Amino acid sequence: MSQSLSLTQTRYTISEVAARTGLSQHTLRWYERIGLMPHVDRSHSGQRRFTDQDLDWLGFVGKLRATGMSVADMVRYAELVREGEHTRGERRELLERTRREVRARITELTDALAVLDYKIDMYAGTR
Amino acid sequence: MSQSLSLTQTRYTISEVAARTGLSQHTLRWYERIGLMPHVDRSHSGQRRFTDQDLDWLGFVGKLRATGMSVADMVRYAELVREGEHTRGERRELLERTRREVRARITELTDALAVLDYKIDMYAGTR
DNA sequence: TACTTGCTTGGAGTGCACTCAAGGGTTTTA
DNA sequence: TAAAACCCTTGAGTGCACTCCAAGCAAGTA
Repeated sequence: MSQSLSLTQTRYTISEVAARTGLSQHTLRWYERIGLMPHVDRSHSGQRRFTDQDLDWLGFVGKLRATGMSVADMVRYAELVREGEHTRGERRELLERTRREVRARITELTDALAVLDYKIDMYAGTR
Repeated sequence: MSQSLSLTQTRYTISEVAARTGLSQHTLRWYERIGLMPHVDRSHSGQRRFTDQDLDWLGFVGKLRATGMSVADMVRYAELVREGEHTRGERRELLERTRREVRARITELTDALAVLDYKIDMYAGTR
């Protein structure tokens, strides 16, 4: 129902994906190895061929990385996605927990920023 | 001129400082070893005796840690403090660079938070 | 005195997130 | 066709920030 039957799906090599995502080829292979990618397609000779969906997934993973989420938790999330619809609740919980942590981190950073501002003012003050 | 000549200066053992700061004794010794502490005083038998100034310094170091500053940069800052007044400019630069990084990090986190919100809404939406 | 608790040191070990090396096959370009 | 560029795998290495260990000294308590 949601599977595209497009005949001309664009497929990217690992170097193209590395260039687009900013991740290294090493990291992309490693992501696959640890189960952070939803099975990547291969060419007849065994080379990786990434799809636009893979790129979307990597974009989302990049956001999760940016939140400071651990790789272990991202792998957990990827597993839940693979397991299907019945894991939606647990996925949401994982994301909600991450959201709480991000909010706490922003608060912490904002607080530290105030100290930094204060200290920098002191240096600017005398001389 | 600013040296206190108080006769009853409170001195804390490493376990007291660990309890107060939340840092482990291991970490406190390690901080000293790598040059992140301004020489800590010792008892006649060689045990560390921390002062209130040490506690203040550790509090500030904690704030720097909270900014995500690397230990190497914190050590650099500590060195500059030890070197005296003529390093004020460089210290301010270090703090200003850190401030820029903190601001960028907050922006990044805020951005990732929006994605998280969006995704969580999706999970809440269906079912 | 014997025991327990707390402290000392130098160096080794840990967990995380990559990052690289070696050795070999494949695809593209001149 | 030959060279250059690209890709594969497994397994080892790296950098950071701790964290722990072993062996021993010192102070306080039963």
